[in-house]
Amino acid sequence: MAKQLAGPASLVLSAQVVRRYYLDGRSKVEIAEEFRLSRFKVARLIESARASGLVRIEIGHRGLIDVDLSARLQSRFGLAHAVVVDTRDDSAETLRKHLGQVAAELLAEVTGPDDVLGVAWARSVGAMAGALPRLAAVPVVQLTGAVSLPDGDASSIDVVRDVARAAGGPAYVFYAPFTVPDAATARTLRRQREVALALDQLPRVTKAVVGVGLWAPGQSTLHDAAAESDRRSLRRLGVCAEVSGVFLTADGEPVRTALSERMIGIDAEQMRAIAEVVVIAYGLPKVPAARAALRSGLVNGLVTHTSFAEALLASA
Amino acid sequence: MAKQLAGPASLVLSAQVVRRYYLDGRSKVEIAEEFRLSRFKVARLIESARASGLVRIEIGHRGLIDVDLSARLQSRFGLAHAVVVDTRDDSAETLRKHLGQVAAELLAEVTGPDDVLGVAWARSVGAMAGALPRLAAVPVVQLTGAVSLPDGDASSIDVVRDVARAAGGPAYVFYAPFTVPDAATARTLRRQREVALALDQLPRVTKAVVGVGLWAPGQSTLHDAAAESDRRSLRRLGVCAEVSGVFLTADGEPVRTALSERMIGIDAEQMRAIAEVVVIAYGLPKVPAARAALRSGLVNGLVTHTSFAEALLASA
DNA sequence: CCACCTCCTGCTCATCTGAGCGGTCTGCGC
DNA sequence: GCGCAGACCGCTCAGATGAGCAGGAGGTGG
Repeated sequence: MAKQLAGPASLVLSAQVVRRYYLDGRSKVEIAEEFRLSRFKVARLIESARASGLVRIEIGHRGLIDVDLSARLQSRFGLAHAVVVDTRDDSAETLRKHLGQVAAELLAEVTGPDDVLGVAWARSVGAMAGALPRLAAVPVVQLTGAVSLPDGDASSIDVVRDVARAAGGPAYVFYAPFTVPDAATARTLRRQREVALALDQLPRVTKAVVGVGLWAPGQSTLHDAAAESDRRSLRRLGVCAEVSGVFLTADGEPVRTALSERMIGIDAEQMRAIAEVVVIAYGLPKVPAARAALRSGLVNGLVTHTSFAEALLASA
Repeated sequence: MAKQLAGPASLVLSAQVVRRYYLDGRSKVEIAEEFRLSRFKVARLIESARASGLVRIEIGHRGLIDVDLSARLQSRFGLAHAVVVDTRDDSAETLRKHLGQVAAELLAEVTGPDDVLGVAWARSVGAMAGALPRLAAVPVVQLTGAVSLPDGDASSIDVVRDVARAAGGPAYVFYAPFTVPDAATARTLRRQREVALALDQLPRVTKAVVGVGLWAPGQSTLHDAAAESDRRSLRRLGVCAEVSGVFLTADGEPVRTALSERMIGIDAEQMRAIAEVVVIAYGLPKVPAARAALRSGLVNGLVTHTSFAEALLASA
């Protein structure tokens, strides 16, 4: 502050001191000796240089990841992991590919030999599966049934298989739809050998990767696949978000619905029991859904893109 | 280094730690507690973040002065003062005006009540004189005679008067040309009352502001005003620069010339005795002259512009 | 399976650093 | 001339920090 008005000579002296301190890594005592100042004077010069903006410290991003935004997001929401991909908002497909790539790196990094991975059905998770490098040899568990996609994308099973192949551990996979027409069918299916084997593994799962959908047209494959009556009834219940088949209000409260009875997959309690759940989120409309997911406490990891992260921070 | 390859999670952790440390000003111990790390781990994280370029520290310039370049110049040449004006290279006139402004600020800052100022004849010094704010009440001494300018600019005497007016102390000024046709006339002039009074003050001068010229056409008013025979003979003697009438080789060695005998003004020994001599330099062709001046040890202050400073640093 | 190597971790101790305190200098009003 | 307020300066001391070292985990080749 004062430095600003103190004339060119002291300005330059400040710059010199600050350069020695920050750029050359000298101690304040050394600098004091070099410039014949007391170390206190040096300290005050550096202090006022920082206060006046003479020194600017930036946390940079080299490459795909906006580390500073990631860090702020992680702090702000108390997450175990947050990774923001610094990509221009191009097509959903490119976005998904980039997020998948980064999520794959993240998963590879945090997966240890004692983990059990859970994998949900989601296109974003599929994008991740394709990009996975070799993992530790861990079991991989399918968390939900599959929703048949209009564009015939990789099915849930293939996602889990891809992840299991990268890991080299046992794969608990099953061939079943995510939703069925009635609760009785769902109960029957759940007792089916492959399904039961996978669902029995859920309590052992330590890390999971899931997608998130907004309960609105075009923002959730589950929503789009649901009957109009279900769509309406859930909307009336205040459902805002859907995380791997778990329905949440805008505040992040899990909602038990009639539809839940007719679904094959993980429920809120089981998800809460998983130590680390990473959600891959993209597309600005889904911001409220992601916020709900983060508030719910069910997920504590997030992989997303720049504008999404900024919107999340701004809205909180 | 390692952080670059260590995956998104540790990258983000680094960013978070670094943010807390540099931006939030927390101690490493606090950060260690917050993230459940040892303080050593925190230290290493910060260290590697700096090494890998995750944190960038820049010394900024707010306003006219490029403080970092100034600091580097000052260090590099061991100067008492160096101020680089961050201005695009526009006309010599604009440049002169900006440098004069900054030099005025510098002089105002470094002038104390016990100083005696010396003022040389130069257009750049004239530009400074016009911009001077109020100074301490100190004596002001004219260092050299005047060269009549083709464009009839402010004369040397007016420069000294302007400075003296800003100071409010006594002005030791004289009306005499810088060069005369023969040595005898010079000797006579030097004994003249006003001239002698001013020259007698020279040993008392503690701070001086001078210009610098390159001994080449159009790069020194003294050169341009000299007879062709003088121009040639000085060139043959290896004269590269002219600082307030003191001639220097490219290495900064003072050169005693026949022309010196016919000049009214300060000589090399007297200039060396002045504690702080600030030279105002601009115009890229003059870079070798400025380098000679700085090497000579006669001057230990510099006010110049960005490209000039960069050229000086590059050439050294 | 073991020996070896390298990387990573956290310790000690000497040094550095920050917060707060009192002394001094300076400008200003009376 | 005198007294005061505010800025500036350098001290002390407790706590923070860095350099170097030893122990241990994990990977590799014999």
